[in-house]
Amino acid sequence: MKRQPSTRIVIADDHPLFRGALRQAVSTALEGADVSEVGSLEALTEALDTGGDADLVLLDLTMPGVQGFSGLLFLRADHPEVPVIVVSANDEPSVIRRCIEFGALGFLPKTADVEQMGEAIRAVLEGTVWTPPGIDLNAPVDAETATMVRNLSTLTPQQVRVLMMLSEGLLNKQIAYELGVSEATVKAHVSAILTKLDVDSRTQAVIAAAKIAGTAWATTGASATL
Amino acid sequence: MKRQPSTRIVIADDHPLFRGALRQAVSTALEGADVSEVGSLEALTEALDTGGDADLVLLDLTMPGVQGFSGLLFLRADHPEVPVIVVSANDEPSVIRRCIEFGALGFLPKTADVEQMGEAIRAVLEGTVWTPPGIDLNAPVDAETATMVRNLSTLTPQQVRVLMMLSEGLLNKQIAYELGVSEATVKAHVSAILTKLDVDSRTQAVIAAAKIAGTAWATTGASATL
DNA sequence: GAGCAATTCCGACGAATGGCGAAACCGGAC
DNA sequence: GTCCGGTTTCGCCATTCGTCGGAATTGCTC
Repeated sequence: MKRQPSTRIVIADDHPLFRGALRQAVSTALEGADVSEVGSLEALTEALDTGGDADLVLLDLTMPGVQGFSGLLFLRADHPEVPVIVVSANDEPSVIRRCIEFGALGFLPKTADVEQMGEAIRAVLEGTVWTPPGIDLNAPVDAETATMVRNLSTLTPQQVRVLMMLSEGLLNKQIAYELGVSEATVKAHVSAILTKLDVDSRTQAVIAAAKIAGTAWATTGASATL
Repeated sequence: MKRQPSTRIVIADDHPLFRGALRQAVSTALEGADVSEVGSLEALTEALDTGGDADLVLLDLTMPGVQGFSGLLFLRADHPEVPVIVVSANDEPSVIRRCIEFGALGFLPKTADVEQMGEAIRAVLEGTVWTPPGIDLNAPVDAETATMVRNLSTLTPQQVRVLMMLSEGLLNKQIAYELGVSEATVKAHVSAILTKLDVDSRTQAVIAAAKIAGTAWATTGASATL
C-alpha cells in the first residue's frame, strides 16, 4: 500500500551469497526499497517484531532450525498480514501449490531471473498472487491433504510452535522449558492441537504434521543421535 | 542352490495385471519354475510359512497395508534367508540404494524389459546383487541414516510389526488387540524398540522410523519426491 | 543336553499424557 | 466502553506409557 515512501523488504535465507543476489535483484526491481537480510527464522521474527511489520518477506523454505513448510506455517501464524514470497530451489508444482495453500502470495524458483523477480515482487506488493508460468493452482488436490491443510491453518502461532516441538519428539516438560511457560500451558496447547487436527494422541499429531510438511520437518534435538 | 528340480518363486504385487506380466517374464527367463502369485503382505507371509521358504521373492514396494520400505523390512525380518528382488515403479537411485541396504538382493524397475528381468533373476539366484546399470551402491551415505538402518536391522520380526503400528499412531492396547497378545507384551516390545533405536519415547521412535522410510511409510504418499 | 534368543506374560511403580472446569490477563474489534 | 479470542495458569482425575525384576515357553545352535 505505502510503496512511495519506503517499501520495507526482508530477505530470509541462510545462504549469504544468495541473499546478496536477491538483494541486488530487489534493488533493481524496486528503487529506494529498505532491504534487510536475515539468516534464520529467529532473526526473521525478531526483525518483524522490533522493526514493525515489513511490506514483503522473501522466505527460503530450507533454513537452519526449520525445514519443510514449517517455517512458512510459523511465519504465517505469527504475522498473518505480512505478504510472503517463497524462494526455493525446489520448484515442483506440488510444492508451489502447497506454499500458496499455506498463505504465501508468491513463489519464486531460485532459477528465476531478475526480470521474473521484479514481476513477482511488484505483483505481490499489489496483492496479487504470483507463481511461475504454467502452474495450475486449481489442480486437483487430494481431499485428505486439503483437510489437513485447513486444520493446520486454524492453529494459533503458539500452537504451531508447540506442534513443531512435538514433531521433534520433545516432552511437554521440555517444551514448557523451551517456551518459558508452565507445563500446564503446554498441555492446554497440546489439547487444542489434538482437537483442531482431529486426532487422539500426540503421536498421531506428529504423524499428521509429517504427512503434510514432508520429511524434512525437524532437524534438531532428539534426532541428533539417530 | 536347488535350482534344477524346481525353483520356487513368489510374486508379490497388488496389481493382478502386472503380476501376470511378471509371471510371464519369469517363466521365459526360467523354464520349469514354480511360480506363485500373492496380492498382499499377509498372503506372502502365509505362502512362505506354509509352502516352505521360496527360492526368490519378487516384491512390490507399494502394497495394500504396507507401503514404503516397511514391507521389505518386515519380510526381511520374518524370512532372512529368502532372496528378495524389489520391483518398483520408483527407480530413484536413493530408493534403490535403500532397498539394498535393507537386505534386498536386487532391484528391478517396472520399466525393465524381459531381458533385464531374466538377468536380474539369474544373478540373484546365484547370490549376486543386481541393480539397474548406472547405480552406484557405494555412493556416500549420510552417517546418521546409516546408523538408523543398522539399528532397524536389529529389530525382531514382531518388533518390526509393533514399530509399524506405532507409526500408525496406535495405542499399546490397540496393538495388543491387533497382534492377539497382552498389553504387557506390547510394552515389552516397545521398550526393546526404544532401546534398539536409541530413543526415549514412542513419538521419537515414530519420527526416526519415518525419517528412514521416507514419507511413504504410512498410508498416503504425501511427498514422493524430496 | 546346555545355552541362547525371541516371544510371551505378570505385578507394580513412577512418570507422562490428556481431559475437565475454571480463572485471569491482554490486545484488538465492534 | 465491551466483547472476543489467544495465552497463560491452576487443580483434579483417569489413562497411558515406560521401566524393572522375574518367569515360562518355544526353537535354534553348539
